Amino acid sequence: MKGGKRVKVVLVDDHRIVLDGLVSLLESDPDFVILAALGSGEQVLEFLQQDQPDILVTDYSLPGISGLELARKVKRDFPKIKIVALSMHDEAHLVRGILKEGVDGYLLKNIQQFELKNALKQIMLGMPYVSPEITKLLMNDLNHPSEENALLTDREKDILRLISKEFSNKQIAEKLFISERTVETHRKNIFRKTNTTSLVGLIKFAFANHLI
Amino acid sequence: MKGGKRVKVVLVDDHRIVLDGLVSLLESDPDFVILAALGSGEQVLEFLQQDQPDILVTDYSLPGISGLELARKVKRDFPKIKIVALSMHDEAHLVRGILKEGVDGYLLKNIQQFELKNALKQIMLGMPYVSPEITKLLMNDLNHPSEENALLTDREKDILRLISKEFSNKQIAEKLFISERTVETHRKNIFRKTNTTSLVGLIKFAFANHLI
DNA sequence: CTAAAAATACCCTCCAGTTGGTATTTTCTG
DNA sequence: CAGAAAATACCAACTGGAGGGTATTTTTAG
Repeated sequence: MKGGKRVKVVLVDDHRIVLDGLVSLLESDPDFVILAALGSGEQVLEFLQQDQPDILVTDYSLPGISGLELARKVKRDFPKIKIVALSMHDEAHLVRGILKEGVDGYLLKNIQQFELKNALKQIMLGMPYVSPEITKLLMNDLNHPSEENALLTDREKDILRLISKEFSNKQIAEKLFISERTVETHRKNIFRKTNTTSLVGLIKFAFANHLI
Repeated sequence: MKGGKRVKVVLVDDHRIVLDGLVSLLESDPDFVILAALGSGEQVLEFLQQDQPDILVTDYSLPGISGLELARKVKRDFPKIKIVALSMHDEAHLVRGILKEGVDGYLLKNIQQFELKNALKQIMLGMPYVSPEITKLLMNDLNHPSEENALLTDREKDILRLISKEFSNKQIAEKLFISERTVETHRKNIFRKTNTTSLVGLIKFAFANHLI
């Protein structure tokens, strides 16, 4: 490691086993020093008041404050801290959302030991790192850009959430005090934007994007 | 540990980090000896040809042969090996399926170090162990038994998987060389058994139960 | 202040899927 | 082998939502 300085790391994951795995992966390497291994975003925010790492490695799906929100808050208050998202998911839409948050790295949980270390070192040099699988996904995106990247509006997300809760158009209309026609229009737009043609596909999209 | 004999363990998980976590959790304890830490069910079956552990700790969702199938095969060929399922999921239907397979333990991945050790030790004494959260779930079950416990038949699962892949009844019928009527019947039965009334609910069920 | 974006609304056609039956054949399992 | 369970099959009536439009009002952002 250049400069001989050890990289200070804070790890976050609500699954104890994953956390231990990360610790054991990194603690053997003299280039890294683990400042803390925590179980929630709240704990991280608290910890950051007293000490700051060079890199924060965070799980994407945390209980309470999500990895996404955590990234946002940390980036705002401590812009120097590099953030690496760890996730089980390799869904394109999801990845886009996270990358938009300005994280410096995106790793899948099936990562190999050497890959994790390389990723962290690369990120310390100021270069972002994403798992190869993810890179591939993003490259596919390039082929058909257009509307897929257009995320849903807030209202559309509301509608999608209600659809996911098994409400009919009529029920949704009543709940939101709007006409059934409007719900139909939103529904159409959602289908178009998510590039899905069936309800099944739509629900899968909602799942992948943590909208439900 | 009674008899002073160390418990031989084989660990399986496709996520490297989780695997490392498990290893680090157990290797510090002199009561356990890790024979192998593997990444797939196939590797386990191969390994068992040469050596057998006392306990096999396996992830539920493995690529290729699933944790469920693995448990079945191992139980059949090496009935003495205790099997512990590790899972992220605390969905009732899923748990039931696994427990029916005759596993000796069911642990959630947010397990604490001491809980894992205690669980394994208890299982070695011949007593099954399930995470408290799961116990609670199963107790809820007792209150309303009935049809919810009736899991889907293999054929019904096939149908559900195809529905989840966005095939229409007609397409499913063609694919399975059966009449559209039959598909409709299966579909009806699936709805009844899963206690869902909408397609959305059904897809959510399929997700929760890892059928898709 | 003024475009653009988002939210609202309406209409009509058509079909896939739902509901609620009944019934036969095949496959397990004791 | 017998009975149960699973898989197969058919039908008629009904309906929610998809598909394809057009159009107005309200926000939002430059």
